[in-house]
Amino acid sequence: MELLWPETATATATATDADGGARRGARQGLDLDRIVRAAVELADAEGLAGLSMRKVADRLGFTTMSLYRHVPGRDQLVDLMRDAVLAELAEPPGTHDGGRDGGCGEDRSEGRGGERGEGWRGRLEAFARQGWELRRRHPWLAEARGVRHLPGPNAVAHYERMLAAVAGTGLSPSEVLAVVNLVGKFVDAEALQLVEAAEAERRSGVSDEEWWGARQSLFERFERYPTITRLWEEGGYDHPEDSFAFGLARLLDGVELLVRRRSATDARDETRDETSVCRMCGTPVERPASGRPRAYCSPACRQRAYRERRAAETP
Amino acid sequence: MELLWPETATATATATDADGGARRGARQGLDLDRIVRAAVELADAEGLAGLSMRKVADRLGFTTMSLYRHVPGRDQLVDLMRDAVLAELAEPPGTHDGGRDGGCGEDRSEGRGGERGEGWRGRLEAFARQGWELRRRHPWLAEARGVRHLPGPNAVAHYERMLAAVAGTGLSPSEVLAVVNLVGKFVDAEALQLVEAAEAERRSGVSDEEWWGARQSLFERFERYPTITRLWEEGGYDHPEDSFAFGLARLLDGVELLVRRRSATDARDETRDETSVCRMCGTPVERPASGRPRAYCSPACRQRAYRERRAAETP
DNA sequence: GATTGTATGTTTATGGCGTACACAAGGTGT
DNA sequence: ACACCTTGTGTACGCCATAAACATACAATC
Repeated sequence: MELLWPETATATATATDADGGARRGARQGLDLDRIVRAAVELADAEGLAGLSMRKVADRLGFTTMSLYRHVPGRDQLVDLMRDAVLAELAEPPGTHDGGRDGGCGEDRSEGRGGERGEGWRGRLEAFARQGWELRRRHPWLAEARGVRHLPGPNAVAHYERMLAAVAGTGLSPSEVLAVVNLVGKFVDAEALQLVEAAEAERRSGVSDEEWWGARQSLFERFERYPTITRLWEEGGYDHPEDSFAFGLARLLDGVELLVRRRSATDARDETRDETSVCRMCGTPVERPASGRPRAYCSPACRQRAYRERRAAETP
Repeated sequence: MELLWPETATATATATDADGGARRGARQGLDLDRIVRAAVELADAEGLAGLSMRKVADRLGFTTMSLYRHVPGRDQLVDLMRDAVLAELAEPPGTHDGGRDGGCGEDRSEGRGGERGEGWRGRLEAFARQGWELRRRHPWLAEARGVRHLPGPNAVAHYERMLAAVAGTGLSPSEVLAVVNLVGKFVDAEALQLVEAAEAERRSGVSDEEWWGARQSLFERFERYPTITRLWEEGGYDHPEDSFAFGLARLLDGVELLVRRRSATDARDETRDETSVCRMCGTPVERPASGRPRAYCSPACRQRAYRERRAAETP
């Protein structure tokens, strides 16, 4: 706890406190940072199951118990590892000014639709892909997930950024939270599937194709199942969809539909986002070369939006 | 492997073979079924992490090693447990005739949209909820998931049923697989979150509220994050959405949009499903008391569908 | 300079886990 | 009656996390 949040409160006292209070007398070989780094390397290579205090200590050339002078236990070490790694996606490209005021003040321009940049969907998708990339670098992150793990500063910062991305959609607070949690859980689930395959492969030394190939006899029993058989024969397993991209697209489509339904219900001012999909039905609509961007994909949808608006006004 | 698929091929030889080939000479106290049942009970109570060969053996009044006469190892035991438990959702209510021809022959009436019963969405949702209920009864199922675990007969049967539910939507084979995998993964992820909370609570003896309450000081640092703070103050955390219901709705919405887009593109005959949502935009539409059910929620959407159809015909 | 305190690293020990191996016992085939 | 084969047992090994006592080295203090 105190390790994750090392008392950044009083910014003035840090310089004196850190020097005067900490350095007493020590051989100074080990270090929390070194331990965490070594543990991350080890987990990257062998997965979270392959992470043991012994191995971390060995890798550093110390005894097992020496680690316990710097870290309370394995669980807390994993907590620290997670937050250390989560720092990689802190303020990655830009759109933020100084990092001081993370959310960029939605609560000021929040006329229930204040949007900017590429729209909430683009941002949320970017965050999801970012998280996905991170989990490809550090697969054990997916295994280390779970409630009750207290979030570190970097985790909270990322959470804040994701929330800010969908906070301007007009969804209710609880819905905003649900959306962010949903996307986060999806990324984790997808990563978990990947890491489990990799883990199994590493542990058994057999590639996925070989393993399933060796169980060919199992597939022969599937002839009793007509749908599986048909999908197999039609090549559904030969050219599978990209699981992550497919799932994320469906997920965001579903969220977008909710957003659109909400705004169709309680919307008044139509100065909403500038996404390039029809506000009514979600099909993509190309921007005209010049002039005001089209809001609907067709007059039909414009008409339908008008009807719904009028219906909402006079209940 | 042979334990999961006990050679059901030659149905005639089972009676003689089972008696003549197997029973040789034994004290006959233990039994694979008893072991699996005891293990399931134990895992239900203590989670998969609390499942050990010793405890299973103790519960049965045998020594640890006696189990290894019937089961190769812990992992295979878990495989057996999963399939044993998955039997609970085998052919639950009906809609199947004899189980012989599982999918009910979509491939015959599959004029690329042959639908029946309550529609694919209702069926898929029912399966998801069924899986969710199962995981509430046996939380360790979520922990035991993972690739490379070879599926048992019950798992395959359930998989077949889910595939059959979405096979008639006109999606491509790979898309059908992706949809089913996506929904399955969602259920698992949701269950995993639940079981992790329960596990943490059981292990530490502290309820979730207490635990987070004890870390109130952590929340005080969140004031630097404007969006989190605002959502907190607006009560988003006080009345959270039902995570499973919310996520499932978004997911199915997203899938439904894909289905609708596909059928809007390559459809010719409009004898499609009888779901009660607008074919164009997905908003619910109530059935009229008498007469032909309405296909669109408004003339606007009907018009839009017509335009798209015509556009697709003359490229 | 000697003393004391403390941060740090080591040693040893405990209890749990999965499971390999050798052995004991009892029923079944010949 | 004999051998065999199935089943259950006892012991042992190596791994894991970590508690407790011990050893060391430096800083501050007397």
